[in-house]
Amino acid sequence: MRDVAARAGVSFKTVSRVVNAERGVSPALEQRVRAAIVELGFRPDAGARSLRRADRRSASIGLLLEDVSNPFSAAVQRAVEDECVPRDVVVLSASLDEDPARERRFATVFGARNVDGLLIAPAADDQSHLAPELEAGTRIVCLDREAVGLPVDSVVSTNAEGARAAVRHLAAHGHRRIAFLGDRPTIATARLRHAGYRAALDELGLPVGPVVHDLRSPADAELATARLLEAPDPPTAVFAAQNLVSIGAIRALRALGRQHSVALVGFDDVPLADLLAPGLTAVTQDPATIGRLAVRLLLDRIDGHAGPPVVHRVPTALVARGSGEIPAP
Amino acid sequence: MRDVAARAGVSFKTVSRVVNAERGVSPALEQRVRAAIVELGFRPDAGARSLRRADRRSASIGLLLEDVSNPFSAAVQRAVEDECVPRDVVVLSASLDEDPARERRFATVFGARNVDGLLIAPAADDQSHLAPELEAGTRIVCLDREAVGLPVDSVVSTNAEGARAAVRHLAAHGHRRIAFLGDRPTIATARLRHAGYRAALDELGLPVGPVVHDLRSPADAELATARLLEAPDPPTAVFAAQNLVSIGAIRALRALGRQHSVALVGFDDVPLADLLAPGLTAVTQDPATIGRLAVRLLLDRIDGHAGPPVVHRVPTALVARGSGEIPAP
DNA sequence: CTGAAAGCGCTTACAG
DNA sequence: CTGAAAGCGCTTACAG
Repeated sequence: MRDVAARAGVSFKTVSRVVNAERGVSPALEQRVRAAIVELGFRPDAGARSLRRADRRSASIGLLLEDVSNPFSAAVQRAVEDECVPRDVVVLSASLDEDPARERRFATVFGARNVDGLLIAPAADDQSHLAPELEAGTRIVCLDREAVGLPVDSVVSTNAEGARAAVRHLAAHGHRRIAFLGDRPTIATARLRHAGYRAALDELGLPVGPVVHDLRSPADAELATARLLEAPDPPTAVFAAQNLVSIGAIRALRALGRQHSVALVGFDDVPLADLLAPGLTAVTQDPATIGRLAVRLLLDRIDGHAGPPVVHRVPTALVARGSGEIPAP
Repeated sequence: MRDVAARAGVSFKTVSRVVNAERGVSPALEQRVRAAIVELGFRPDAGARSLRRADRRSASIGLLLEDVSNPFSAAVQRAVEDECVPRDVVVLSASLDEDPARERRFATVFGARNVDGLLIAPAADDQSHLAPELEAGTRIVCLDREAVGLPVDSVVSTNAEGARAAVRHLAAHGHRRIAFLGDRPTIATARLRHAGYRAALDELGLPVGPVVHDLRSPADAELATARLLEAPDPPTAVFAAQNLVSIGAIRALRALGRQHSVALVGFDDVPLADLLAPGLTAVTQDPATIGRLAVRLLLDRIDGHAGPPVVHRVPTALVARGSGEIPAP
């Protein structure tokens, strides 16, 4: 900036004015400054600017997702990016892998980078560890799972309602023995989906079918599904409460040649679900809407929007593609 | 830092020493400083540090991908992140959407953020616009597509070789009329895959089958495939030179009921390819290896590694799953 | 409309 | 082993 000023024959404060499009610079000077900027290839230093600004804003946010390489997280990230780009806000991202320690670590790391806000898909059971960040002025919004122990906005899917819809759909096709396959119940969404499953069965007066928790991979789910189907009194329908679980269930049904006789509804979509045979009936979430809503809430908070924390619930949708419409025998 | 120093009753330089683990601080003082840091919840400011450091390093890199929400880019991103986390390097990412203007823009934006390096899956035909960044000391590595007009390292798949393998595979199953479906030939990888297709046909003495370029979406590819198959003298096999094109081709074959009679090999994998019927035979790339290699090259360069630019070629693999083994009629 | 001074939170270079 | 001074590239607050 000093070099540009020297070249243009003005004070470096005038260069600052031009760079920041402050008014009150004569056209002649502005012309000279712009020419010097181009000649010298000058780029203002965003870090130095942030350091000196009264509000200390950095025009950056941190995005903590479960795993940037899974389709749900990736869709969220893209939606977040699309909101940030037009506002000249950059995004730092990281994957938490369900590890609370990583949640704490990246919150600190990004905090040290002076991000204006943090968008978090929580891995920890409790977000109270983020209180210092919040107090330091970093805005926070949680997505996918509600914040616990921290007064911040959250944007989540209607997990329990979606699970209820899945079970009702299977019951409507005559099923009375419906299995539940889910991830670890320590995960809030897994818990809510299980609760929705139980609630629907209660409402319908159906027995609670076989329930398997703690399925953390397609391989786990494949094994569990195969065991259920080969046990005495097997279920006639399966509710797979997570997308990796759905994939494992599909593999097991295929391996046993039962994909056209045992009904299956998944929670959360899988890629190319419509090209499978049968197509996978799924309760789909809307990661793009979740991401967009969450980042808008965050940017509003950064812009000074006050008010008590809110929880936004983004509706799920049941998409029938074949596997969920297989009738009970 | 001043507050911590006051609290610990030392100069703030001593606090700096403790924070940076510089040696030469007496254990007693270090103890007091650490206590003060905890009590005050002090976090060093990464921006201010970077500003003052002699080397101006920020321990951050920028990652410019085609689209963070597509599986290839997402896998690259995850691999990059996994290399950066243990080194305390943060990653800024952005999607280019095949738009050269976005490539220029994000390079500038991230440059202003003072990233130490830029990892780019090029969208532009030519990277010479990045020369100023390079001159300013920002290290650059290109991935997926080779850098053009810029002396930097690149990490790419063996595109032409992979395409040749696909065509040879189809020919080995008796096909003599093999169609090529591809994306815009302005894209280097699309060009190379087409070249590989042509080369294989030449080697085998086979005629050049119907060729369709400029397919930019599954819908485009579906339409093109349907047209080819309904035209007189249709191909008996299809080489889909990109994953979205493969998806469109699969849809068209399904719609016409030809998925078990027309052979198909795709370039780049699609999710759940093995669960389709028939399974999709594909020339798979290795995005995790590409990402890992590229970021390691970049971090090495940032650490001062000199030497002429290198091009790394990561091998593709042909994975037979059914669709490519359908014999010619 | 323009500029000189101070200072953001740190590291550097130097002195004791 | 410890600290006082200078300064990174900017914005702020103020003076003319």
